[in-house]
This record gives sequence, structure tokens and C-alpha cells, in this order.
Amino acid sequence: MVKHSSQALNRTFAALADPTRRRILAHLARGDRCVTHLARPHAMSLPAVSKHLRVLEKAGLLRRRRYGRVHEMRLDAKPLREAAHWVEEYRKFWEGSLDRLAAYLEKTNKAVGKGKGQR
Amino acid sequence: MVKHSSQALNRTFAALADPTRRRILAHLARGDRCVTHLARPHAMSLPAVSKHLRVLEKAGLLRRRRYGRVHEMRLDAKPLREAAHWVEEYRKFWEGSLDRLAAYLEKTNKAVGKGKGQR
DNA sequence: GGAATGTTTAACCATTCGGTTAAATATGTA
DNA sequence: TACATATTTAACCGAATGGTTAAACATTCC
Repeated sequence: MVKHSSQALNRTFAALADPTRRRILAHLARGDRCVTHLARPHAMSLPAVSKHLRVLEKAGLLRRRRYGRVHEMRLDAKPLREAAHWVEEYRKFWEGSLDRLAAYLEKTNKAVGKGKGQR
Repeated sequence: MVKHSSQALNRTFAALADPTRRRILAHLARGDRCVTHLARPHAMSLPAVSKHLRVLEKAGLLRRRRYGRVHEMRLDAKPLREAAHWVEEYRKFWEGSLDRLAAYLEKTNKAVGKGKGQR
């Protein structure tokens, strides 16, 4: 298995666990946006959105540039790369139990079908 | 963009945001394991691990079968499929800004280079 | 029956999270 | 200068998280 930086994954997955933040990322995928613009479609106060943006920024998922009083946010999807890699390692497990069994056998190198093999 | 079930993604990403839970999933990728076995390498109490397992179970990432007093956990990676799909939609954004610009143009259908285009 | 094993539940605790409102800060404009 | 706009910070709140210990439950073993 590949080595992953735990802290970064923690922040990335935690940032993605909130639907408001996922929606913000989706908006940013259409182009850079300022705070007010990003806040508009969300039924919450501006400080709440500001906090979400800070979470995304800490996770490295967006970068901020100041144009006068306007903060323009730009999507930075690089952290998603690592997250995708992590998830990909489990692809064989959702693509069918046959591969899962194969991996199981490869690792344990034991006979199966005895019923109490692993226990 | 594809439609995703928000609740499931919330649970999946939240479950993945904890390093203990990711380690548990990694262990389960090697084969089905009982609670005590999964708890051993983690420097925390059994109830703590039990809680993590419940979080993973609620997220649908593992299934539980009872053999007498032993609860055997089996990885179920299907929820990761949806998560992977969600993340994949941002692949073009980490694979280079050229594609990013292309997507931007495609969506906005506006000229760029004026400097203040989106603001 | 009684003891040991595997696991969960209950009660508790500190911290974090996601939201609020009010005030402060920074910038632009008349 | 004064006012309006964009955003953050501060203080607060209730709920969720991640951990603990002690007790309960379920099963197996002697």
C-alpha cells in the first residue's frame, strides 16, 4: 500500500464531509468567486460561509487572493489527488468480491472453506 | 455534473476523516477481522474502537456478522465508489490549469484576458 | 453453576463543529 | 469626511466527536 500523509487526508476528508463545502467547491469549479458570491445560494450568514472557506483553505482546497476589499477564491484540487489515490486502493473491493477473495488469499496464503479459518 | 446523494457522501467522507478508521479499513482490506483483533494495534480502549466500527458501519463501509460472541467485520467498499466519483469530477483541476481554463471557458462562454472578466 | 472472553451500553468529559449576532477592520466612493 | 460595501473576528450556543471508565450482556468453557 502507498504511504499517505495522515494529517492532510484528515483535513481533506473532513472538509469534504460537509455539503455546504462541497457545493462551494462545485461553484469554484466554474470559476473564481468572491465570498459574497459564494455565500449567496447558501441559506446562512456570511460569517458561517467565511468559516467554511477557512476550512477549505486550511485543507489546501482553495487559495485566496485579495483585490482590495474583495477576496477572490480559486479552487485548488491538488489535495483531492491524494484523497483519490487513497480511495482508489479500495477499488478492487467494490468492483467485485472475486478480486477481494484473491487479495485475501494472496495475503493469508491459507486454505479457505474450513469455516473457521481466520477466527 | 453527476447527482450525488448528499447524506451518503457526508457519512462516507466523515468516516474517512479519522486516521484510526482509515487504519481499520486498511486492516479489513487484508481480510475479515473481529473487534478485538482490529483494536489491538490501536492505543485506545475497546469501547473507543467499538464506536469507530459503528461509524464505519453506519457509513456502510463495513458489515458485521456474529459468530457467537465474536463480531466479524467485513469491508464493504461500495460507498467509496460514490466518493471516488465525486472526487473524480475535480481531476481535471489538479491535472493542470490548461484543462481548468478550458472548462472555465466552456461554462462561461466569455472572452478572457480583459483582466476583470469575472469580477 | 460459575468463571473467562468478546463486545456493547451508559455516563461522563473536553474539544470541535456549524451556526448565530454584533462589532471591528479594510477598502471604495460621494 | 462620511457612508457604503466586503469580509473577518469575537463571543456565544447547542450538538456532535472522540475519548475515558464502569457496568451490563452474550457466549463459551470447566
